[in-house]
Amino acid sequence: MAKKRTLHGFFKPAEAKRPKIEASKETSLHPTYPCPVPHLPLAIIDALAFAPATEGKAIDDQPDLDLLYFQPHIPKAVQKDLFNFLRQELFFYRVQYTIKRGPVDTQVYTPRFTTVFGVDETSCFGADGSLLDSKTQLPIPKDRYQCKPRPVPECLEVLRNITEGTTGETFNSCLVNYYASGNDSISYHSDDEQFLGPNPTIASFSLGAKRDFVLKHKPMPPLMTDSVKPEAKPLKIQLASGDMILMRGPTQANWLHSIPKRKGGESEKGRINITFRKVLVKGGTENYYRYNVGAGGVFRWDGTKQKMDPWTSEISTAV
DNA sequence: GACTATAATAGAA
DNA sequence: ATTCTATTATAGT
Repeated sequence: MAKKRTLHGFFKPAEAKRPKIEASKETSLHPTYPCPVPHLPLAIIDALAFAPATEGKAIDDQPDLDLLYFQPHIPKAVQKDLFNFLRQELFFYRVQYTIKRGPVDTQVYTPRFTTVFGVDETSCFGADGSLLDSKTQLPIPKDRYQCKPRPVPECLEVLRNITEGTTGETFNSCLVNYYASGNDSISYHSDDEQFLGPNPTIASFSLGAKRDFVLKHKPMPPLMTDSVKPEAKPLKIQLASGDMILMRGPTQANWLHSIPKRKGGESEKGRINITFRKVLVKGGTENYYRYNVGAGGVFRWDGTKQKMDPWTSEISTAV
């Protein structure tokens, strides 16, 4: 029955209801996944055909800096649905490890949720999901990896293909971070590992809450005089849902970046970050799986509690 | 502008 | 690629 229009309701424009997203019955499955990952709903795939939503804008007006900023890249119409889908359907880890702080070993609880997919250029996944040597296309030696590389699930594969299209680059690796609140962060670092090669291109998507992304030049050698030294000012970019920032060229070799802890406002809500990279050698695969999957338990989003919760397969299979 | 509370930043371990 | 502490910046009154 049609809803009665009150006088007030007549003048107020009808609420633009977002059509309900029809879940796909298809899933990505793999022995290394703790659970199946549903395929991206068709409505989301259709809307993603309009990506990039804007042209990338170059940010290269500082020494050794080469960014391309899509503000946004993901069309507005699907930002929320894509965020909700990925938070709901992906599985995450809260990796623990130890570092030496001065003389003492301290236990670190990575201040964000992480997960990783993909494998370096030396290997690839066959049609049956098994690992093959990239050159020979034959099964890899059993001892090539200590970790268990996971194929990129279809839902992220869609994004990867779009990203390759808009950047002209190729990627074989996908890292996903979930910052549950302003208390989650990543401190200053560069993605300058050897296993990415000398001038790696990294595509980084933001979904959900706005967070500050800050960059600063690495300390310069005190050789040149101030008069010759080009100045590099710290840079702060407020990343919003759907934004994509492409970092390329000399950026990683010369700049540090971080997502600092923040209080109040939107930072208290969840944010997903998805990065695509090209990992060249086996060592990179081992590194990423160690620091983004680790050995601990699985976390999944609990829509009722509105938080990430420890998860075991019994939870979903319990009668 | 001063005073206070809270947030952001920088340095050390 | 973290956390603690000290210092500095910012916002509110």
